[in-house]
Amino acid sequence: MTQQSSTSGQWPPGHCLGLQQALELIGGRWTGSILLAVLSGARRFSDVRVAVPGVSDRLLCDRLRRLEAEGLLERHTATDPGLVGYAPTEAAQALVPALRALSEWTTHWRGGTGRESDTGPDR
Amino acid sequence: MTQQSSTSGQWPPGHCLGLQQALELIGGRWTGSILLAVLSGARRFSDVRVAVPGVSDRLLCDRLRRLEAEGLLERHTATDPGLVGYAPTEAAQALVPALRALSEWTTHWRGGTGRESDTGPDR
DNA sequence: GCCGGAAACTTACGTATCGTAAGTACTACT
DNA sequence: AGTAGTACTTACGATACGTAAGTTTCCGGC
Repeated sequence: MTQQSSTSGQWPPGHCLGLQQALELIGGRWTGSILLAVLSGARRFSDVRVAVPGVSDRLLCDRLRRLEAEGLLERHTATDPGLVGYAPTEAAQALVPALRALSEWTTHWRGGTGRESDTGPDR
Repeated sequence: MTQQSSTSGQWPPGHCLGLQQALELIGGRWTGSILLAVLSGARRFSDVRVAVPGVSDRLLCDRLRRLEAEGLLERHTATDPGLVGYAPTEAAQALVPALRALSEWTTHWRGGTGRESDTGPDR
């Protein structure tokens, strides 16, 4: 009754779409963590693989390609093949505050400390 | 070479896990938008369905259940069956700044205006 | 000058998740 | 009694993901 749904919107509907688009970019499994790894200094394929425990070669390759295609990463092929470097673009660096806000939310409202020794070594 | 990764890595590895956990919660398709819809005032199943264009009944039901199970939403069954209400918990409200940061990033670095009348019904 | 190992992928295949469409239980209105 | 609306549930094909193995190019050892 009283149908108070119209009282709702502090946010214009456009922002809902913005969130959706952002989550379709970094919301894929591992994508956010991979991006964060590169933003934190990982420059090579193998560096990222170590920085993001649990990710497989297949997905890592897939995600790096997608992030590059979306303009969040740049791929540099050195003169020496077999050594490829990744670097975050300006757009990726602008995401840092949002990513930090997300991880801090987890620290406060979920695991507590945000440690990895959560429940078990599975998954 | 010279592994200059320490230059910008202020983040402890624990934060990477925090981001990963947050994204596994709200990173599923539609999940973030659904949560935002409830945070913006949508209280009923049908309200959320309207607020999140493109989502289907099946996924919406699934996501609402998961968000409830994770302690981000509360489900109230009214005396009148057929009328169910959802409300965000404290933890969900604490996510608002992070969600806003994400949508504002999209506005600045992607679509530009963040409008929905972008190109068409593709995707 | 051939072999093994490392880096950065790529391919193959089975499982899990998602999208689309239809169906169900309950109530209100006519 | 019949129709419409709300809140789901079920079924099934399509897409995404996990796991493991293979490929290519280089480098160092023998």
